[in-house]
Amino acid sequence: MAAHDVAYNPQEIEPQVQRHWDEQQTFRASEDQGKEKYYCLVMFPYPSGRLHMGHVRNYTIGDVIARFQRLQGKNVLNPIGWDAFGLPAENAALKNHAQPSDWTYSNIAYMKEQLKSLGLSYDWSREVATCDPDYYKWEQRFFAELYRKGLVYKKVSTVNWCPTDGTVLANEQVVEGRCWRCDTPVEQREIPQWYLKITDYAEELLRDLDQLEGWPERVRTMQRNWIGRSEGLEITFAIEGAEDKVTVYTTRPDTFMGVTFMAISAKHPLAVRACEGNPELAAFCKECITHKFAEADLETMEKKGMPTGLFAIHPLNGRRVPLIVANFVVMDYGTGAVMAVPAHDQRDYEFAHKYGLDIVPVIRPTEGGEPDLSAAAFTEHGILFNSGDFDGLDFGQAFNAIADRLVGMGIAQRKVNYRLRDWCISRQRFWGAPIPMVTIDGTGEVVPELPESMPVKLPTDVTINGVVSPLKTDESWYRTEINGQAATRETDTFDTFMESSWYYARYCSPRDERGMVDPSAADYWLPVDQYIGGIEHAVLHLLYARFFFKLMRDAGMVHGDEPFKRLLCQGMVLADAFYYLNEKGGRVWVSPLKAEVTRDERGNIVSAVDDEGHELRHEGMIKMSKSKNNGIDPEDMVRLYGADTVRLFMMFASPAELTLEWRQSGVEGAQRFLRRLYREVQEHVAKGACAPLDRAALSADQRKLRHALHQTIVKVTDDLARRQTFNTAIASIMELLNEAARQKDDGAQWQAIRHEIYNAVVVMLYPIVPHICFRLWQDLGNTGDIDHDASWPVADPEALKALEILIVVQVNGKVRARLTVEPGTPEEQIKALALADPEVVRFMAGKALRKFIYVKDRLANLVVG
RNA sequence: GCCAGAAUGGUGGAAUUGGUAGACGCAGCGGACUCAAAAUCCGCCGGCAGCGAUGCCGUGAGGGUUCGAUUCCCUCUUCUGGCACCA
Repeated sequence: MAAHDVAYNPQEIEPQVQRHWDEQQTFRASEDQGKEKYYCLVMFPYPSGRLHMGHVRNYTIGDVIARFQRLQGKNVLNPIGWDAFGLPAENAALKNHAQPSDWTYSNIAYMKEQLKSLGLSYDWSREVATCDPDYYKWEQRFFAELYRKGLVYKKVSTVNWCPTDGTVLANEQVVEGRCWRCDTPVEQREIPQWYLKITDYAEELLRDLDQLEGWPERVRTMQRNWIGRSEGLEITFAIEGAEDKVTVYTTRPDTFMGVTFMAISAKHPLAVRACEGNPELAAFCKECITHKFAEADLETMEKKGMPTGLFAIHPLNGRRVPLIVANFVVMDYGTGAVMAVPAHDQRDYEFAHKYGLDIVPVIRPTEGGEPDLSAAAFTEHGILFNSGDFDGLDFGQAFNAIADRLVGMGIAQRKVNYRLRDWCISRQRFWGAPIPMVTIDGTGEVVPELPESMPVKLPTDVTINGVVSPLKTDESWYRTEINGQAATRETDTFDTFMESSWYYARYCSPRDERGMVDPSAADYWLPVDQYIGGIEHAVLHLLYARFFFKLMRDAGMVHGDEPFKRLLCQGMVLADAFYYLNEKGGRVWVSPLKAEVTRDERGNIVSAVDDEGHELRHEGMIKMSKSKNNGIDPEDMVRLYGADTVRLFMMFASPAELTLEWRQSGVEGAQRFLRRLYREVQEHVAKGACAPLDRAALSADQRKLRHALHQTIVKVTDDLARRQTFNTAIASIMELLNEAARQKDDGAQWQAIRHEIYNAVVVMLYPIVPHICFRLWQDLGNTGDIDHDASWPVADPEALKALEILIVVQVNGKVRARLTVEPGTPEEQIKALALADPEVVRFMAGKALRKFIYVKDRLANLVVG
């Protein structure tokens, strides 16, 4: 056979097969009540302009699962769309003097072609873009409905503020506490914003995590901790010489007798009043608000405080408790004040030491003795002392006794608290869905837009100045009327998490004109059977989407409690990063594709040079990013190797949930495997039609090879369906092909077994490398196409029976011998064989057998001594 | 700071329910084929000791449970993700 006939040429195969899929609309899904559905969903991309490897990894995993389920005979929905609103479009519009919408839609068009070149089995007829008014119209209507239900409210809250630009900054736009544009130190500022009452659903969001058995435990744990349910006491203290009160919440009422001070926010009304006539305190309070508004910053900054001169009165022991303004207490969370028990809380302990405040221990260890406060607070539960009537009580008793006493005095109430806060959906930006609320002029009444005036559309011709949203300065846009009354529109837009909280439901009926979802389509497809996306979404997006699903359920649009049955979180994609130092000592990052690497005998990188002769330093494998210039463009890789090779490498190089290290040599290895598979199948086909398999006539070696095939079928099926360990599925197929290739005999039954192997392997690899398998399946003489006419191989129970098995024999836990026996050999016989083994005899060295442990058909351990 | 993960040869990883540590790749080394190269094929490939058979050690560090621990428990180290306005 001529060489060119067996050469694998992905550049020829892939466009042909992709054209076939396009023309046949192979992956178009419809609601077929007679067929079991499978809804496979990947987190839709932000249309940044080009796909990156993270996208490719995400969508390849999704595609493998979708195609696998198709081969299982399921009616598969595999949709895609665009999470098209967001900050980058405004930045790009500013830079390029373009419209955010133009920039976004041209990115979508480009990325769509990139996705198609990867051979992803999407139903393109269901594509949605969240910036399309036909999409966000439903969200606006739904928001108005939630407002009428009382699930929406407006509240003043804190944002990052640049005083120079006079604008609100996203956390991302604050770099080291300063505005990224003008370097001015940021401040916190209070503005009125819209909230969704997610805390009304806190209990259900927490409880329903228990039913999400198909989710990674770590994600459920993170969500549980994020919701952070706690049971405690809300206590009100009187202020010495004043009518005011101060209220705190605590989960440790047992430590109540150890309260020695109270920390309050700089914005607490008592602090604000104390600032009058106290310029030093006023200056401190101002300092407290000049930093970024993010929890990580609040928690890691140096803790500072200053006394207000005010005292609260401890209601049980009469102690004068100083009120101290502290920079780590925020007015937005809880009551804006916390009671401090420095003996039993680490932060309070450090704060008390720093400012010379009293430390009164009131809890001692259960096992007796005094609490050790020499180096740290004693934070464990224990037994009360120094606590008057409550001495000797344990945590539970003390909690109840103190709670009962304070409740009885009318100054406290038991309260279940959540760490979870209501969802602020207001953004002071342009490129988002307008919040459909209006304020009626004169009366000041705030009402939702009428359904018929939705969508409230974004203008398409705007000038982005990078400071203030064009909506806020466009009078013709925000001046409106409602029911004949002049009114002013809300100029803030929705948080983009709003759009991504329900897109999976819209995919069920993406063009429906009657409603947000078509209930019959939603009932057929939902819940999503498999959701795939990055672990970085473990809390926010996945919690908001769960919340939204419950809101839609309560509006009668969908049924069930949870939107995503099974969840897979894939890891990041890393690549080598290289740099050289320029004259000024700055790092110049060089693409790993341009680095000529020299390795030592062991394969370690010893030096690297780029194409301009710079000596490069190797930073290691780090996350692909623009700033480190180590991104690998998927488009380049597909052009060079073909989509199948890229897909195979990604699925093989590491398990889906771990990080993936991009290696050119690994990609070449993947290509090598596909070339070999292609060649082997062509060589097999070239030998002509083969005899039917005669199971009864097989030799022992032939039975062993068939056994290997059928074991591989079982393993690959389990790896893809249950374990989702695609790398081990591929490895076991490689093993099988290695074993088949070792057998050079060309007899009729060998040929028949080979035929069985290639047919099974091509189908099993199809989800991962669909183009080459599409072609090979036809080349193997099958009629029709693999997408419709193939079915997943089923293991032959006869072939699965092993002829012989290996028993490992240990002496005192160390492997000393191996026995080859028939499966099911009785324990007594194994014991006799083991004791007779010369190696075993040697290591027993005359010592007595104390115990014989036998794991059926696997292992025997002789405990001697 | 808080929450959640991860750590195994030169290297990516495998070992599924506590039962042979290193499957399958990559890199490297040796060989075959070739005028040569590419491609392909064959062999070797954790450390230490030994001519060898083989023995001992070895899964980030330290402890524990067990006949047996990469796997379970405790303490610690380093790295990664998230922390509510990046998406």
